[in-house]
This record gives sequence, C-alpha cells and structure tokens, in this order.
Amino acid sequence: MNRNRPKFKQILDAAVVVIAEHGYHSSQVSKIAKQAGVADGTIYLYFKNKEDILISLFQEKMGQFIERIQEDIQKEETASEKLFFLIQRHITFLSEDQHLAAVTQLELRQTNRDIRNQINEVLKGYLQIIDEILESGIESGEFQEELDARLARQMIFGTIDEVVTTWVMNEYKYDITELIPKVHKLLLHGCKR
Amino acid sequence: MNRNRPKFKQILDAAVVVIAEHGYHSSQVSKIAKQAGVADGTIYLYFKNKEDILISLFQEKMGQFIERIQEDIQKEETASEKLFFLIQRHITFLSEDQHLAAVTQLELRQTNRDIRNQINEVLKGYLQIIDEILESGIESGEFQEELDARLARQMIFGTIDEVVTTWVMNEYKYDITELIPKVHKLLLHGCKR
Amino acid sequence: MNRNRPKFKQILDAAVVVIAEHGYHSSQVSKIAKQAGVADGTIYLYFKNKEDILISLFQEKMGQFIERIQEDIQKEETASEKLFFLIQRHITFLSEDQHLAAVTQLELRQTNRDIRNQINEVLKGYLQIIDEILESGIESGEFQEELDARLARQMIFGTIDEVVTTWVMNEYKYDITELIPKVHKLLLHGCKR
Amino acid sequence: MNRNRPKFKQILDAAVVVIAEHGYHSSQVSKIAKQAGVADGTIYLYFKNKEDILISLFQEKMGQFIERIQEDIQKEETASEKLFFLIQRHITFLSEDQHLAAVTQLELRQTNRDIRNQINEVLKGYLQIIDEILESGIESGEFQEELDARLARQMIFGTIDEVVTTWVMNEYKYDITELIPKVHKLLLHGCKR
DNA sequence: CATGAATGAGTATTCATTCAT
DNA sequence: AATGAATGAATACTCATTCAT
Repeated sequence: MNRNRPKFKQILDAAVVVIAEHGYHSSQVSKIAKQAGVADGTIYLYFKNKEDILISLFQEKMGQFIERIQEDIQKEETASEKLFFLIQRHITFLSEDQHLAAVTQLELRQTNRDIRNQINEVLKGYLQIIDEILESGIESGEFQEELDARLARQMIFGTIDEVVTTWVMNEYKYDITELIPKVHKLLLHGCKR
Repeated sequence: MNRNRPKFKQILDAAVVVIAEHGYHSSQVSKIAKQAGVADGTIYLYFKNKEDILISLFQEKMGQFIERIQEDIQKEETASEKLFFLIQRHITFLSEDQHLAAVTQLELRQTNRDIRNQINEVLKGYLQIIDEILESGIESGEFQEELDARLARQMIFGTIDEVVTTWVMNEYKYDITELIPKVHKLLLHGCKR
Repeated sequence: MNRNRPKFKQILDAAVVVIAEHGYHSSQVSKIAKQAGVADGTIYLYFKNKEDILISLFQEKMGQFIERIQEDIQKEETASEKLFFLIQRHITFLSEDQHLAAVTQLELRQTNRDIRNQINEVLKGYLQIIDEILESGIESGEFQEELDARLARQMIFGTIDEVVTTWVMNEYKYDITELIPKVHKLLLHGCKR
Repeated sequence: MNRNRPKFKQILDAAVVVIAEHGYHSSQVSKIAKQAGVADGTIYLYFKNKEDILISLFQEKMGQFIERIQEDIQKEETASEKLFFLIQRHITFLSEDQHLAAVTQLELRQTNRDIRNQINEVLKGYLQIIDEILESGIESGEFQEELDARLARQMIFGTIDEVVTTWVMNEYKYDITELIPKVHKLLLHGCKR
C-alpha cells in the first residue's frame, strides 16, 4: 500500500475524474479501475476498500494543499494579509481543478458519517490555520479583542465553503476568482475592530 | 398521496427518527414503515418512492418553518433586529429537535444531486428572507452601502449552517442557543457600516 | 357470484379491453376494476381471484360460441359443409372482435398450466365438434376410411389456430375472412379420399 | 457474455431443467443458479437479465436444430421425402428431451410479446424450410399447383406444433414418434395433387 | 352489495470484494 | 505485482387480496 508507487496517484486521479463526471453513487470501483487503466483487483492492492479511495483522495489532494498554505502563510505579515492569502489560495486552488471542486463540494458529502469524520480530521489542519490568523489578528490589535475564535473560524470556513459550493452548483458559470477580494473584505470587516 | 391524511405525517416523523438514528444509507423503507406502525406497502400510498420521503420531509418540516419566519419577521423593525430574529429562530428550531437537526445537517446531504436540487428549491425561500434583511439594512443605512448582497447572503447562511453542523457533529454536547447573540454580533459586524 | 348480474359481464368486458390493450402481465386487477367502473374489492364479489377472471372470460365468450356452433352445425348436411361452417364461424367470430382475438391467441397463453388446463376443458367441446365432423365424413365416405381421427382433429384445430394467431401477430393487417374458403379447401383436401 | 465459455451452456441446461420442473413463473433466478452450481451474480456475467436466459435458450437449442435440418434436408430428393424428414426430425428432437419439449411447448409461451417476437425471429428459419419444401413440391408437380404457400405453411407448422403440444400436455404418456408417418401422410395428402 | 385503504409476501439485480492463476 | 471471473449479500417496490365501514 505504498503511497509513492505511480499507480496510487493514477487511481486517485481516475477517481476524481469518474466521480466528478458520474457522481459518487454511480462511480463503481470497476469504473474507476477502467479509467485508471488497471484491473479491478489492483485497486485493492493500494486501497483497503472503496471508502479508503475517497479518504485517501481527500488526504492526498487537500493534505498537500493545506501543508503548502501552512508554510507560505508565514511570509504574510498582517492578519489581514494572511486572511487574504488563505482565501486566495483556497479559491484559486479549487478554481483550477473543477473536477476536484465538484468532488469536494458535492460528491464527497454524499457519504456516511465515518468518512466525513475522517475528512474532518484532514480539515483540522486547515481550521488551525484560521485559528492562527485569528489569534495573530487579536494579538496585533487588528481584530476585535472579544472575538469568539471558534465562531469566527466557523464564519470564515462556512463562508468560503458556501461561496465555492454555490459556484459549483451554478456550474462554474462565473469567474469565482473575482470574488476573492470581496470575500476578504466581507470577512475582514466581520473580524476587525 | 394526500398530504393531509394522518399517516402522511406519521411516516415522515418515523423517517426523521429512523434516519437520525441509523443514518440515511441504513434506513431501509421497511425500517421506516415499522417505526411508523404501517405496512411497507402503505409507504407507497403516500410517497412515490424512497427519495420522495426525504424530499417531502424537508418540504414539510422546513417549508412551514420558513413560512412562519417570513410572517413573523415583518414585526421586527431594524435590520439588526431582523437578523437576530432569523438567527434565533433558525438555531432554536433545530436545537429543539435534535433528530431533525441530524437529518438536515448530515444525512440529507448524503443524497444525489437530484434530491439536493429539490431541497435547494425549498431553501430559496429562506435565502430570500436573508436578501430582504440585507436590502432593508442597506436602505436604512444600517449596513454598508457597497455590500455585495449575494456574498453577504452566502456568509450569513454559510455561517449559521456551519455553526449548526459543528454542534451536531459534536453530538450536541454544548448549548447551541447560547451562541445566538454571538453569531448575531459577528454577522452584524460583518455587514454594518 | 351470480353470473347473471350485470356487473359480472361488465367486468369481463373490461378485462378483455384492458388485457388486449396492455397485455396480460400489465393488466392489474385495479386497472380492470377502473375500466369496469367498479371498486377493486367489487371484483372479488364476482370472481374468486384474478385467474378466475381469465377462466370465466374464456368460458363465457368461447363457451357460448361453441354452444351455438354445436346447434347450428346440425343444419349442414355433408361433412364438407360442416367443416366449412366450422371454419367460417371460428374465423368470423374472432375477426369481429379483435380485442378478444388478441386475448385468446396471445395473452391467455401467457398463463400458468393450471389456467391452461381449465381452458382446455372448455376447448373439449370444440374438439368434440371436430370429431363429429370427422366421424360423419368417414361414415358417409367423404373422408378417408383410415383417417386417424385424433391426428386429423389436431391438424384441423392446429391449422385454424395458427392461421388466426398469425393474423393477430401481423396486427390484423389483412382481411382474414378471405382465407376461409382456402383454409377449407386445404383441410378438406387433407381429409377426403 | 461469451457464449462459448462452458458456464454459458451450463446455465442454459440448468434453466431448461428448472423451468420444465417448476414452470416459468416459479423459476427464480436463484433457483436456476443453484441448479447450475453457480452464484446468482454469475448468471449476469452471461445474460443481460432473466428474459435473456429464455431467449438465449431458444436461440441456442432451436437455432442449431434448425441449422442442422437446413443442411441435411438437401440430401432428400422428393418434396414428400423432405416433408417426412422435417416431421421426423422435429418430433424426434423434442421426444428425446422432454424437459426441452415442456419448455418450448408450454413455458416459453407464458412470456410477454417482446420475448415472443424474438422467438419468432428464430422460428423464421424454420418456416423458410417449410416454404422451400412447398416450392420444390409445386415445381416438381408433386403438390397442387394452386396451393397457397402461406396457408399450407401454417397448416404444416400448426399441425406439428399441436401434435407435440398435445403430447406434452398428456404428460408424454404415449410414444409420439409412432405418429411421425401418420402426420406425414396426413399433411402430404393435404398438399399433393 | 359496494367500497378502497391497507396489507405484506415475494424477487430480480447490483457491485464491492476475493482469490486462484 | 497484477488480473478479472466469480461471489452472494442486501433491498426497494408491486399488486393480488382483505375487511372495516
């Protein structure tokens, strides 16, 4: 089950395409295998079961995305800039891969609680970044002192998530990256003094 | 398929309990029928198919909830008060029926796009209420003139939804109604001048 | 279960129409009831079960047809005339009611062995008429002395049945009554000296 | 869906046995699978659905039977001999496999029109053979010049079919092969000058 | 006699997973 | 490592029949 062998990524990429195209419930293992160019049984050399494909998919795609943000966000100075950076990266990342966006915003949610719990584990890293932005903002005086960090975090994540989901459900018919400064302004206004 | 006969509501109530308890994918029609105290076949005298139970469930429970808000919110004067009223009703409504909360926040989303689209139709009424609050606030000068109504709406809905979902995923272990004033303050701050 | 009450015939007529139109397997009791203008439950005041509708249908429609032939055929003198009379009546009767023809030739055969056995009981009367024609023909010297009555009977019935079935399967697109003299000539030729 | 793999024939043979024994409507897929010694799901690797089993059954069993007749009948010289050959082969073939006879004469007819139409496609080859016999007989002067080929074909097929069906419905209680010369004589008499 | 709401037994089909090759 | 044929559990839905009114 080595994650570094080429077929591991090959299967995950196939899964994104198939699920985005046919929806989660019509994405049989055999369909993913065919798209990946491997035999059905080969899937099980790399993944414990079908759910594991989904979880690995999220871990792999979002995990590295989160890691890179964590590194790069250090370079931003003010909390406002950090918030802008987060929103920009998040929206830009998904705008560049509409298949992945459809999978994360719509299809991945059609799963049972177990999978969603594991997905939330991955998301924790992302939520921590938000928390760090909020802390730094409160500390520096940019944000309201009495800001409830947990609520503010839910507002930030909930808003960005809703913005992306709406874009996907509207079938990408407008340029979501144009919304980045507006979302930033809106959320910043909600946090700052 | 008369929605006024007692068994219609009886089956919907049973569906809420069963789905909340076992999750959507483990909620067989026969399980719902048993919980409702009717025969399996009786379900199909009131619902076209299993999906129709879910859609009707949302239409019935959320539909009347939205209608009542639409009426009562007129009594509130300022946009700030209207916003508070909306948040309070939304959170209170779901805090009073944890089964229903689990269904709307988690289980109902484990469905295919067709169902989601029908659910979104019901939600449109709710989003309109938010839009009206925003308009009245902008008009009265309470809110920023340059506020992007669509984005602000997504922020408000996205935040409340995320707050409730987080509460459900944490298994109701804190009193969510205590968050009402905080959520109000946060969102108001994001909108006002 | 009185066969003389008007609803008895009303239901049978409805059954012929519904079965001819939708085929046997799509002819639910409720559909027949609706066509007959009675409640589903009313069917069971006149018929033991669904199979009984079919059997009664055949008994009623074919039974009286056979009886009338039995009476009228006496008037014919020679075996050849009798045979002509039989063929003419059989083909004319079904050509006048295409719905009934579709039911007897196609739909009624899509049933299980029990029903077919009961149908065969009704047919025995018909086969007896054939036997009587054959006997009189052999006796009078019109037909071959060594004719195997059972086989000849199967030939006569099998041929007429096949002729009518072919006509129904070709959707009545030619005038079957024109075939009467030809069929008579063919079968007569097979039997006579 | 390869018709040459051994399980294909294995399943068809099992289907003949099960359907002959229990009747078409009591022959569940699982029953056929069990008889064939395969899992239920395996059926669907070889057949599109349950109906496809029936259609394939007829195509396979009757198709090759018809093909062989087509080849061998060339060796017969006179139309009378060809007719004898056809009757002999037809009756002998079904007399040797009573299960198959029950299926073709009784059970296969308990199906809907779609299946019947597909079965008729297979039968067309058989009817062509009859037509060729009739043509050669008319040409050689053995048969009546004015013979209506379509009617004569219906007589020949209808008679043989009725003879076999009667034998099956009488539960094989007499030796049907003894009827071969009699049927031949009867039908020949009907056709010849 | 007549109704029609309620019943509940019965079954074809899918598809994740395995394992002999 | 890779294959893909074989497995078999699991379930929504229909419709003939009943029976309280």
